Amino acid sequence: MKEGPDIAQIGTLVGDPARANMLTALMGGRALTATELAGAAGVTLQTASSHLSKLEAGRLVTQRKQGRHRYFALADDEVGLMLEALMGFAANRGFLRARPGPRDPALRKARVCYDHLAGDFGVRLFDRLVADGDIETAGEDAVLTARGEERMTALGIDVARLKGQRRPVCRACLDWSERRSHLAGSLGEALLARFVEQGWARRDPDGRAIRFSRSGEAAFLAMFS
Amino acid sequence: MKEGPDIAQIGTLVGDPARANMLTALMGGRALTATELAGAAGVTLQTASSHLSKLEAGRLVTQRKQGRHRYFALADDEVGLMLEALMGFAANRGFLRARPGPRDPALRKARVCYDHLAGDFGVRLFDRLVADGDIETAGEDAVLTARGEERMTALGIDVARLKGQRRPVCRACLDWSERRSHLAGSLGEALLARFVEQGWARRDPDGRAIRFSRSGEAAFLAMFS
DNA sequence: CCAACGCTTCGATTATGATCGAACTATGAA
DNA sequence: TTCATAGTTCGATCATAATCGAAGCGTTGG
Repeated sequence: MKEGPDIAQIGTLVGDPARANMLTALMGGRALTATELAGAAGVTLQTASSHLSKLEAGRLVTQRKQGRHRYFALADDEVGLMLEALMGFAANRGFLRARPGPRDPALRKARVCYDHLAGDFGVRLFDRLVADGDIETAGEDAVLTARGEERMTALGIDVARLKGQRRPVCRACLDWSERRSHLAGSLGEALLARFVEQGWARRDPDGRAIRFSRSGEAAFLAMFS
Repeated sequence: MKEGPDIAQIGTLVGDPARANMLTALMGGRALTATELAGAAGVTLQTASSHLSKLEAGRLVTQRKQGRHRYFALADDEVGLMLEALMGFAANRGFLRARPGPRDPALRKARVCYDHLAGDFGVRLFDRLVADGDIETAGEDAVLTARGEERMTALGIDVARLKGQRRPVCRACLDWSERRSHLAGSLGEALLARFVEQGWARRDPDGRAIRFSRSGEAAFLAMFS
């Protein structure tokens, strides 16, 4: 009867506090068990299970069985981008969950956005790559140039492998704290993994923050700032 | 207790079908009265009034009194961008309100996104301006180059006036039907207004579609395609 | 001033869905 | 086998909020 896509269904899915908490927790990029998600949402296991089946029916999350655990994760990076966009809008309007806590500055500095680097550092990285002509942007799509391919290879990233995957290599993702783009896509994921692998940074065991070591931060800034 | 922005509140606001319908109707760019919005949402006036006050409290819409009417409109283009992003996600996932009707192709070809041109034509326009170096994009932000400023002036647009406004001149907006960017911001608005003014196109009186005249379409395509 | 109109507010009803206890299934360990 | 853990399903309860009738308020037009 009405024209256009149905945004109400997604709104409903995201609109419940328990589900929103779960989705936010899953933005940490790790696959979590139902029990962990119940804890994150502050509800019992039964309730969480009910929410998870709704999220799964709406194809916002997927589950993967492993032994007697079921690990849940965001269905794909589209979901991550959408959530980050919503967070950006919310943050911008002052819809904050509570007053910004002590962890907040760390989050704004560097955090994981589903599977790639976000926050101040994420934006710096993106800006630098664009400025150096390593990637070219056209709206939300972005492509890795020949020059960028060289640079990534020099950093120890297997570009050919990334290209073989179904998901796009480069993607611009709107950063909610910086209100500018940072790098998503399989390259975004690979870069973050590389930083961790090199010992530049490690992921906060619970939460989305990324902690750079002293030397790692210096190396990162020297290279991308 | 939890970190980050609260996406649940926005989800709740968008998640009610009646409110979603109203917001979609307001994406048409026109300010609508409470009665019109009630009709669009398929609810009574009282119910609509209740929804509108919630939307207003959430700063998604603003009202403006005029005589004994109250005109409602989206609060600003941030809201429009957010809604378009949600629609893109929804459309992409097959969350359609019904099976695409006969109006759908017209919408995909050219429609209004709050106040600027979207759909195939909107994306063509954007791509062309980028390709010609009239605007430069960096993520969601975009700037009008000196070259672009000349071109816009030649088209009869008062660029100085646009720059004087508070809202950004150029902005990339993710198009839900094309899944690429089109041009938002005050320039996007001004361009659409200019097309209408020149008689190239006119806005569907009810609905979001934009109908190009035969000659208008030819002129548009010659210039931007 | 009165009547019509546009809209909001109030109040009552109703429907939806979030929640959790309890029972059930499945996997793994002893 | 038995027990423990992880999770789902069922059912009942409960709270929220969507809905609309009726009344109230402000504006316009006669």
